[in-house]
Amino acid sequence: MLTLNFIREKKELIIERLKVKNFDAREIIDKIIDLDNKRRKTKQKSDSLQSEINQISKEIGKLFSQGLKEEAEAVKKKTAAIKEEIKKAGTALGHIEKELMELLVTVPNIPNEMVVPGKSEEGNVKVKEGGTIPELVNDPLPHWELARKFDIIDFELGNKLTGAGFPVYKGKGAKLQRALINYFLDEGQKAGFSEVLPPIIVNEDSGFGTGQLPDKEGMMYHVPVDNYYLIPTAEVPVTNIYRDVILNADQLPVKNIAYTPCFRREAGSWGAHVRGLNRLHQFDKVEIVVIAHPEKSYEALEMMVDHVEKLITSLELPYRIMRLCGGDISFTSALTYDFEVFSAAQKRWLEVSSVSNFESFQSNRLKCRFREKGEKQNKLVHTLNGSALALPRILAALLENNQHPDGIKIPDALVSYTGFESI
RNA sequence: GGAGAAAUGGCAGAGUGGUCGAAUGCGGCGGUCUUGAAAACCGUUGUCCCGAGGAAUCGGGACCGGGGGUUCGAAUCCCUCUUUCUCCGCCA
Repeated sequence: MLTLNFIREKKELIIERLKVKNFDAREIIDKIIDLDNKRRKTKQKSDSLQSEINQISKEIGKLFSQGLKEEAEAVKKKTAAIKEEIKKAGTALGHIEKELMELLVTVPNIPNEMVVPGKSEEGNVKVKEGGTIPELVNDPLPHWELARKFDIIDFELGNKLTGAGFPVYKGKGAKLQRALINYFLDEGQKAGFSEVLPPIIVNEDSGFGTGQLPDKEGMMYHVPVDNYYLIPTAEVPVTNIYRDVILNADQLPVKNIAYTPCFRREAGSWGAHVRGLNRLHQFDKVEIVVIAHPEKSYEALEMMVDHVEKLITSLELPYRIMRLCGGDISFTSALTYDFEVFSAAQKRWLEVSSVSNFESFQSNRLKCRFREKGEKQNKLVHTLNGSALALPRILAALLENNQHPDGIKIPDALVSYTGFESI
């Protein structure tokens, strides 16, 4: 959510920049500014009326303490009409604020200058490519067949227990999963991220804070009896740690890392391209979240991208880094880098990480601010997050790319975690 | 799940209808003293919104767990939700 002040001050700039995201903002911005003017006027009115009441109340208090009961009663009579007006102004203000909020949350974050226009993912810009695509044996198997062959992931069993998209990892598959989680967490800690293990079910406020609610309600599993939501990513609980928090400038940047399962309903997105591990309802992910000083957030973004790249490189996977174009970047993001690894049997690039700077778009909702020494005004922090990494597609690529006639080779970096060198 | 108690500023903790945004202590910040530090002493100390101003700042409003109500006036009374504590029950 953009701040009202920013919208008022940089109206034309916002309209111009949002064209990159294929969003026509002019009409809505005008409405917002108009409503905000109304809001201010109404607030002014209600405040001055309230001030009157406060004055009168003090007077009455004095009169009573002097024992002048009758005089006090007389003054009381003046209040009825004012109170009626306050009530009116109050409800009007409430309506205006609600409407204003409803409009505000529909305006996307403005993209960074590096974001190019584009219609879809076709327009994304490749900024880097690394690793080598392996030469595979004849008739390489896609990971879902490898999974069956070596009995390490059981999709059918998951269907029985829950439904499609909830695989059961077995034996070396389960161990490999655990190895990856531990490896990612350990590497994160070495890079200065401090670990949290948050709840994976959150309340409505948290859903709102990171922007899943009210719009993207359909992506999350809902627990109606308690009105809780299963998290679609650790970003939700971890970022919400800092909801309504004022940090000291010297605490920045805050660097957190968290492993959680993630739950996504992914309604209506089924077909051949989402077979096997490519898209799941429940999956594991290690997430990094950074709360940064506004002047240092792009530095932080770079640091995060480097970290993710190092992880993928250490797993010896062929990868490319894409800078998302205006058509593919998310509603909340100012700049996003996607990491894709090449899954050699499917012959496809699979997205395994998305690292974004939200600038103050999220922190404005979260009300996460920081205090600079010597400055009175608290300012909004910048928030960033990224996957480091999402497991299923990494697993898919590892299985497919490392298949050999005699089994699947585990990358060296993982062996001390798995305890075995091949499957 | 049942019974009872409680929720106040960064923390501790007063305040049960009228200058209470809130005593006091601790902490933080600034200063005096000191070669320096500590101690002592003095001062200062939240957040949000509206308005004025170039700014420092000033005026107004709101906030004592959340929401609602009573009243001219609520931290204080009432309703409701949430959370915490104690006792009982149950349980990984």
